[in-house]
Amino acid sequence: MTTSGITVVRGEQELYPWLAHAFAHARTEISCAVDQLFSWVVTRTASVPATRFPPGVRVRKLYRAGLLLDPAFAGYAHTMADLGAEVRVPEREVNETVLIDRRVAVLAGDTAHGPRGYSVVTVPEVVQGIASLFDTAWATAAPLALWDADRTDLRALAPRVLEALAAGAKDETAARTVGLSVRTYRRRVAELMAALGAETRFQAGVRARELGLI
Amino acid sequence: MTTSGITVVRGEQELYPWLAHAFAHARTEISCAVDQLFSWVVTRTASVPATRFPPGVRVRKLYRAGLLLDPAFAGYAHTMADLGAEVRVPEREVNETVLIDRRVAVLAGDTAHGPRGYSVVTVPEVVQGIASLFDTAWATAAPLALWDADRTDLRALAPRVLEALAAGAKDETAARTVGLSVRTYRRRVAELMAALGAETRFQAGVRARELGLI
DNA sequence: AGTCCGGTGGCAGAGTCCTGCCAAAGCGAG
DNA sequence: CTCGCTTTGGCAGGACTCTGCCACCGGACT
Repeated sequence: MTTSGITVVRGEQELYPWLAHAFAHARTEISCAVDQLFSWVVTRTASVPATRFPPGVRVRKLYRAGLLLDPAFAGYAHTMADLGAEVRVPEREVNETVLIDRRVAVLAGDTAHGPRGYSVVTVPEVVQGIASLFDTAWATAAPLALWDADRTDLRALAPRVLEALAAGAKDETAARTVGLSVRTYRRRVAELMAALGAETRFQAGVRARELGLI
Repeated sequence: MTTSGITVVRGEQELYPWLAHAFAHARTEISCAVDQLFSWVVTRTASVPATRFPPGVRVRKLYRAGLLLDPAFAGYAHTMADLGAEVRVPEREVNETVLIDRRVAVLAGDTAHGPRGYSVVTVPEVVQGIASLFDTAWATAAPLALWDADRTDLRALAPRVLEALAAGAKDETAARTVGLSVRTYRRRVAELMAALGAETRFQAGVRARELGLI
């Protein structure tokens, strides 16, 4: 791995140790956008510090809404908040991104072809551009506390609703098994779709699956 | 890895070299059930022999219908057939399975928690039971040639239909972009759902995603 | 020519899903 | 208890999806 320019890393084996080191030595800022459950699972060991983040370092986390429907991830998000991180939830989905001290940026590629590619960028202009994009996403995102204030019930029901949906059940029977009226069940589904940023149920299925909620 | 009993292997790194070796030394039979695009991508290097399978070895492949909607995979399936493998398509989805010489069975676990677990079984009774289950699945499955005889058009359209669905488009607009009438577009979606074994569009979304078609 | 046949597209009716509206029920504050 | 707020569930109407039916078209075969 070089120390300037752009380096592409394939797969996580190489990236994560390096990331852990970078996290540990950050001086002013760590900003992350997390988009998929998978990357969190892999990252957690590297990115959960034992103690609070040092006061000089601003830690910002952007967690895609759908992810917080996973109870375990929601717990993780709150742990991060407790440790001193600012956690926000963007409206739209965001590309997986890591920013450190406004000097290094890591962008994740798609997972379509083999191991995921990660571009590590140290070119100042590019990093600045990425940082600015991150900032706008950050600005329009809602603080965690605000976001999940009125979604506690949804989070409680989401797993069962998702299960029913994934089973291919009709609303009628699904509502009965979940123990809701059809009207309320559909309300939950609508909220779920909103949280997943989906406009059709097909899309919701795709999103739910790619977030690992099913 | 032991030579008898049941061994659980986590992740593919350890399994695939071993599998390749086992494939190369099979004496009478290699039977595989493939359920997910992912495992194929990882396996292909190990399991595509340069030449035809040796005549004494019966090679049976059970490929989940949805997988064949992926053009690359369909090509792979035909390559296998050309090399002398019997390829069939089951009605229902099957658990990822490998059987070698009726003496060793490999069963894949779920991918939910971290790296996928693979159980390598050499207990004769268990292997026999697994083999018998495989045989029934095999018996009810349709030969590849028969299956995709009348599905060539679907395979050609599937990517674009899936794309439209994933974009959250309504049938009206989706049909127009794909260049079909609404009626025919819905026919395609219905066929797609049948191929994916889905009863609702949500389910189809989940399946399509987990097969890596989106 | 005629006939058959697979695919297409329109139409209709049924089934399913979505959502605004409103009354009823729960629930905490005053 | 009463008020106000939130959630629930029923209802209705509309939007969307699904599918059977049938007419139409183009190609193959006799």
